[in-house]
Amino acid sequence: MQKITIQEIVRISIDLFRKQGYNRTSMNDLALACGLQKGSFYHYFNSKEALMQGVLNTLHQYYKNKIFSLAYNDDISAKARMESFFLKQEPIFTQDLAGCLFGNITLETISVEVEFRSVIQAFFSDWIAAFKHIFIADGCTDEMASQLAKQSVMEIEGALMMMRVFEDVEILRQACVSVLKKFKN
Amino acid sequence: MQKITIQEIVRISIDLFRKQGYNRTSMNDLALACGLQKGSFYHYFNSKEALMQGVLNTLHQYYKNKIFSLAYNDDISAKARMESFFLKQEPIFTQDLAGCLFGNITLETISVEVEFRSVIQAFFSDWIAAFKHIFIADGCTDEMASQLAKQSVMEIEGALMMMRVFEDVEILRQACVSVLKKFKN
Amino acid sequence: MQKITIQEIVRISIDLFRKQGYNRTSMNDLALACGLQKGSFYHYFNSKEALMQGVLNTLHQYYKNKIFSLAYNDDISAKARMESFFLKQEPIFTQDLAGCLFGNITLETISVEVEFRSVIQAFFSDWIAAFKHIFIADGCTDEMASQLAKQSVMEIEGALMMMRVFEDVEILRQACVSVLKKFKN
Amino acid sequence: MQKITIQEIVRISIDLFRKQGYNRTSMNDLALACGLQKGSFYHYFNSKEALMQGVLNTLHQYYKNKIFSLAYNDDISAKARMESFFLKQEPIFTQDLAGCLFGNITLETISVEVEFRSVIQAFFSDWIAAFKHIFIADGCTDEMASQLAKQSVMEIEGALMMMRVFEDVEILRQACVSVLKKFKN
DNA sequence: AATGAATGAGAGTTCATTCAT
DNA sequence: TATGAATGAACTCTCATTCAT
Repeated sequence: MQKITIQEIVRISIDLFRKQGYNRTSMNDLALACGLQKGSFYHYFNSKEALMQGVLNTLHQYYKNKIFSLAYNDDISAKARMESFFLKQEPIFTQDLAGCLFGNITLETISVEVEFRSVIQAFFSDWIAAFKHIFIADGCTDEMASQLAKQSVMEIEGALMMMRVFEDVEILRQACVSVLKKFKN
Repeated sequence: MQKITIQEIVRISIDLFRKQGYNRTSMNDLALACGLQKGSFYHYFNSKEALMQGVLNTLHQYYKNKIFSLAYNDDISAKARMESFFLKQEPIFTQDLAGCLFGNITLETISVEVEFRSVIQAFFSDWIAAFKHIFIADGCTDEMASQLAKQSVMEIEGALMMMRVFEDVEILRQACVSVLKKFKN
Repeated sequence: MQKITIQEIVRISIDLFRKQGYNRTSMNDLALACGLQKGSFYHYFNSKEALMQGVLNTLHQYYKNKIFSLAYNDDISAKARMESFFLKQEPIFTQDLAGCLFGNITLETISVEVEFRSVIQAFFSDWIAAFKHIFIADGCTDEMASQLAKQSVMEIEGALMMMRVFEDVEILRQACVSVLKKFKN
Repeated sequence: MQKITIQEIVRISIDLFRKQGYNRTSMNDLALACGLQKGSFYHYFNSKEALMQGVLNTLHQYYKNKIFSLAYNDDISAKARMESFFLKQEPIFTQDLAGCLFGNITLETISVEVEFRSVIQAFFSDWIAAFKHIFIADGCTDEMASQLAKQSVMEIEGALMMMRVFEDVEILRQACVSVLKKFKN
């Protein structure tokens, strides 16, 4: 009798929040997109904030397990890891030209919806840590790797913004190329 | 009997929209911050969208006149121009740790509030053009300058995001340093 | 497989309704307090109104059998009967400082939830009748006994209200003392 | 352009809350009874709780100024004062057979809506103090007057309950008569 | 008998906007 | 121009109830 699973709800919510933002997306929007009535939606998440927390946590876990983890595959070269990383990441970020949910939600909410800050920080810390690990594998010093990792994340997030502004996925791809140029080997 | 000028309203609205985002900021918030009643506010702007258009246009003009223009001061070196650019920009972006209104509004609204897209594109195009002009002055080819300009804007916008995530203005400063390293002279 | 008996549900419901009132107490509150899910609750009572009817009837019967009946124990003196009455009544009314369910529900619902009126009337009629019987046993005329009985019930209900207002069970006790002073013997 | 005054809103709210109780009366009910839309109602009171606070405070003041004050008119006899008190009070309490708002709201909310407790306590304290003053004027000791005052309030509140249960205003009148019998002169 | 999912109505509240004064 | 009142839609969320499993 269950019309939908929690996982599907989360996936649909990711899509909507990513495209429309947190405040523009109403519980009704979300419910209808899930084929549910507004009221039924509260069976799964008992507040909009709780839903968003669920969404952010789920997405964070997904990145850790499926994407950031690629950085720690010491079987292949540093650069190859970064390439596999980008390969995995690209379709997610370019879909609907909606970019990165974490990035979007950060700029929309971080000064005002304090509840999400810790997940957001954790997400970006893990992302930077993953990149740092790759750069160390490429032979960088700890200090240097740290800096390059942060720079790379920023370039990608900046590129995602420009990608959305100019509706051109090529911008993201070039940013990835640019990051790959930072490698020695 | 006029309590406030349009310019002041715009300035106050910039602050609020930058911190709280477009959808979280209500007309009431804005009116009160301007010392007006909700009703009076509509004498100055007859819709929220119109206000936002005004805000974005005004800010765009301000940047063109006061900041992007620094790029075209051919009296000083390319690098010095970039430094003066950053000097002017920093206090604006770091205030309240709220970053760049255009960046914030982009990630919040661009997929859904189409009306703002053209100003946003114009703003970023002009920014990139200004940077490109500087890099050409530094001796880059047109192609190279174009690429470096885009990269620099992206790095700065990415840095602003990280600055807000980790509540650390140093992140922005380092990004500026990093951009300055791109100069040959 | 039955998790709970109807009697237990009724007892728990009495507690909740007495403390929180009819409208503030949701079916969910009741179900959870009974260790059931909302859905399961409807196996025992198929509407909130039906539950309340059950609760009021059960409580009415309980009073008739266990408390009002004390008035008809012609083996002991009138005053002694009244004392035994109060002794039985006090712990019920003072528990959680929540007073008398019938009194509470009366003032909350009687003008608007007509369905409960007849049980409420029956309850108070029986209470007054019991007191009247005691006062007749004390030697009062029928008329006089009637009046004293009504007065006594009113004083007690009034005292329960003040007890709740000032959070002081002593108020109820004094009202009982005051009623006992009405006895000749 | 104003459709209604705050005073009228309060008066209408008193009526509705008294008859239907706090939780059964929706903001929509109240707005419509005032000839307003739900949304417009928030122009006058910005929450249901705030409205209720306003209602209770206004009513408390009204009683202090118009009714309790009668107790302090030392020009006439104590008993005459009590009679004038009852005369003023009766039409209020018997209207719609809805009794005393403070009494009703007490039994419905006091264990659960803590916000109203202090006004409720103040109201009943003032009422008792007024009665006490009358009984002292009748020649009672302080102690005795105190007790009689409390008893009288309880009897009246108890009588109001029975009045509503049996839909008979005569019950209130008899309670008043009974209170008047407590006077020596 | 128990459950968890679904529902639709309605709760309290906020919002952008309009308009008479 | 300024205001305060009014509006209706939309928002988040709760509720009593139903029903397939």
